[in-house]
Amino acid sequence: MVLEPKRPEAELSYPPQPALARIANMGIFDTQCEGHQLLEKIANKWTILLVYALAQGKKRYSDLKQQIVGISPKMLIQNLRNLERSGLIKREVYPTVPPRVDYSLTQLGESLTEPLAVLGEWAYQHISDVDAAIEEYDSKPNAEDFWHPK
Amino acid sequence: MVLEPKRPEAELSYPPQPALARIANMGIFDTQCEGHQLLEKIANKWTILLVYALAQGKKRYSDLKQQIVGISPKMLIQNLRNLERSGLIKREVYPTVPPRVDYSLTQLGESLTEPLAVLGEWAYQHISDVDAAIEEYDSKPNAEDFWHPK
DNA sequence: CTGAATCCAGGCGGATACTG
DNA sequence: CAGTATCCGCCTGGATTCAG
Repeated sequence: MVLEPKRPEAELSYPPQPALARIANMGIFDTQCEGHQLLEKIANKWTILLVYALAQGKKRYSDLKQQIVGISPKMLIQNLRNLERSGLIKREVYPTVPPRVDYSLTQLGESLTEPLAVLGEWAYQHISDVDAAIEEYDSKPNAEDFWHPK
Repeated sequence: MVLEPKRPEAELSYPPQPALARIANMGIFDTQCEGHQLLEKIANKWTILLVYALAQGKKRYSDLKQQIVGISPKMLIQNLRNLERSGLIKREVYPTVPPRVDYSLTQLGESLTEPLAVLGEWAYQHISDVDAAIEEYDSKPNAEDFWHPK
């Protein structure tokens, strides 16, 4: 028996709710929900980096491999394929020798750059905050609040 | 020898560049860069769901476990700890019996809700697009472009 | 109720060598 | 150049059981 992925019912209420309320309504907390699964696809390290890289324009396989430091050919091609399959990037092959393959964002892929840019900016701007928090957390030997797991 | 994580040099140019350009400058493509590592932390399935859930307000451990369908206690506590350590959420223990623990977003955590909401909304709005792309990709037996790996 | 501890399978992901 | 194929360690993450 195959379980069909659940589709959220697009019941938009008026006046429009804030984003977080809408998200809560879309069943995102359920693994079977398509929204959840899509989010899982794009909230992935390599995916994000690839979209960032391709947002700068059409690039060749070797360009991507060079720009994304430390990615293995396996992960690179695997994620490129997934993104192509999902319609986020386009793959163009030129019948030359040696072969040449260009990757670029589709319109759908372009539409994802902005949300991901916002996320990346948040990270960029809060590096020191998180650093400080971690340092403090690690410094205190777990005391002070009544109980904390050993 | 321990490699110190790289800090991006905050060389902001004027006029301000679009977000994607700034991100490219922050060394995000380098695994050793702190920005990269932070992004990796927050671009995680469970992290995102936890922030969504806690954006609705303070919640108990059991509430979270119930809301986030299918999460195991191990993953739940593991991610809660990570987020607490990073300063994104606060953990409050009440010395009652049975014990009661509340989790809530810190101010830092609150600041992350908006970027994540944007991302979730993108997913919500493009489910059908991605679905269609996948269906088309799978339907065509790899023909038509001059060459495609077997 | 809020976790901790343990076991274990599956898959992520790196390294390497090879091909058209 | 643009991948493919294989091997394999390791870590994620689920299931289960136990404890304060």
